Amino acid sequence: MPGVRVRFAPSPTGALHVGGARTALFNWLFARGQGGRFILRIEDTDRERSSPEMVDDILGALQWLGLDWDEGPFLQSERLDRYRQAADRLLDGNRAYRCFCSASELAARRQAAAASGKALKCDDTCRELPPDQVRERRTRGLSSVVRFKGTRDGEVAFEDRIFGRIAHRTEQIEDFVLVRSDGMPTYHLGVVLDDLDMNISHVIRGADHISNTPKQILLYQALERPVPDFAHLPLILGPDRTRLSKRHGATAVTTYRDQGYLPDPFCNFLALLGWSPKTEVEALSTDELIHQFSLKGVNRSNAVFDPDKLSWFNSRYLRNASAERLLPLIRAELEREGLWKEAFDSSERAWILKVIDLLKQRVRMVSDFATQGRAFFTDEFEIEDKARRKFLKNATLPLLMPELAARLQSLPVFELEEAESALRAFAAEKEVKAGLLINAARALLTGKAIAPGIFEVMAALGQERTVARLSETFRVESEG
RNA sequence: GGCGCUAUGGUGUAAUUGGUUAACACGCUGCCCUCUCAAGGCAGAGAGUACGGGUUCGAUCCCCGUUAGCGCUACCA
Repeated sequence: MPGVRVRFAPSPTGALHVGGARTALFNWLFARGQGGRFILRIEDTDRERSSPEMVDDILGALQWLGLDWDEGPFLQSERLDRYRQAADRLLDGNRAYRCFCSASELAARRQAAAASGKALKCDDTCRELPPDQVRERRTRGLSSVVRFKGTRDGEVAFEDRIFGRIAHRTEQIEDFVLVRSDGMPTYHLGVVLDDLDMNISHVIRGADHISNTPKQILLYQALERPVPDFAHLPLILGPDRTRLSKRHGATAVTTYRDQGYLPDPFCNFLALLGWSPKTEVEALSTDELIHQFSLKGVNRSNAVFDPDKLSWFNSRYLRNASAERLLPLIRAELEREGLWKEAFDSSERAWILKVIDLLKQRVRMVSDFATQGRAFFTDEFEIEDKARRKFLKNATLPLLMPELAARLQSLPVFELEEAESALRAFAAEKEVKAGLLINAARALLTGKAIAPGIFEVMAALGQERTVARLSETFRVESEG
């Protein structure tokens, strides 16, 4: 068997979405696992809807995911001559013909066909037009498209690596357009020629292309070239079981990146949509995914995208990652929020790594470090209402806290144990529960109702900041 | 409308190429731990495999039909 060569061929008519990312991932996993090549191709033949910005988005998203490509990106818009040349050959070989029907004519015919319950196909108006008439119309400047000249009997079948045998009767297949009136190739012409020229061995793509495959096989045959293997992937749906789209919320990969999701858990989650490993363990590293992936493990039914599970993978990864690994990501986040200080990279590097280890335990996204952890990085933070309502409602607190602050200030050594025993002793002395002081301190020190263990917080903040924050006057949340 | 594909708890998936009390993960509930929240530990609810027929000693698994969903039916990919 010649080398495995697969490709991901998005069209830049929108940002790379979750479904596309999953397709790219499966191609990439397959290539890496088989020692094959992963090729990137941009299908930008729709001049109206394609844009360079979207190409950038797609490349950026793939890079972020870590799906590196071995060849490309190739742009279809740079291969137009190739398509035209192929179309001419098809025309010459009587495997295609020029069609002069207007859009409105076609629409009317289609409607009539629908009404009579027939398959919707372009009728034969132009199919057998004599060459001299074609020439005559063209010199008259009539616009035309090139259509594939299909056969009207028999069937096309292929053995899908995932769906098994799929067959269509050729009479159901319309004479699809190969070249538009503006000279641009359509999707069908483009893919087939490119997959041929790029020596693609396995076409791995979404199941929305299953019904397109017979057309393309017909094209391969007309071109007298071998047909690659096909593997169609089940689709990813929204919670309402319709195809995932913007109205389901975030679908663009870059949105997840910007929200603080990490590529590894994101890929892990994506891989489990339609595929399952042989082992029962679902949390897998990218290397393990490569090692375990096989087309045989892919199932055939569409999957619903579950943000909760994605979130679980992400928080799990964050929790288990080293602070060193996380630092660059958190740095970017803090820079965005204006919370990054140069010292974090030098004199305070050890300190910030410690803080990261503290915070990563209960965070779900990278952005949580800047929000949940704000009070660690700056003295400018608000005490959120929730924390106030939950922990600052006892009327004795405004008296107790400054006194506690003074007590902590007098400590010669200020580490976790010292702070803890001082606070607990103070609580006993005042005959209040330690929890009352601890939680009030949580609100005052972090501004949050949810935070790491309070003595770890104190140790991380240091004596000076701890004392200052506990001494500050605050308003007590009145009950009712 | 035509053609194609699919169908296991709320979600993602498993289930020796027919034989299990239908398993695992997310989510959910309760308890433990405890300074909050997570994490962790423990316990639990939730599907009898869309529905109806077959084939078989025996069907989640094979066949047929129905229903539902999705896809294609564009000079979009």
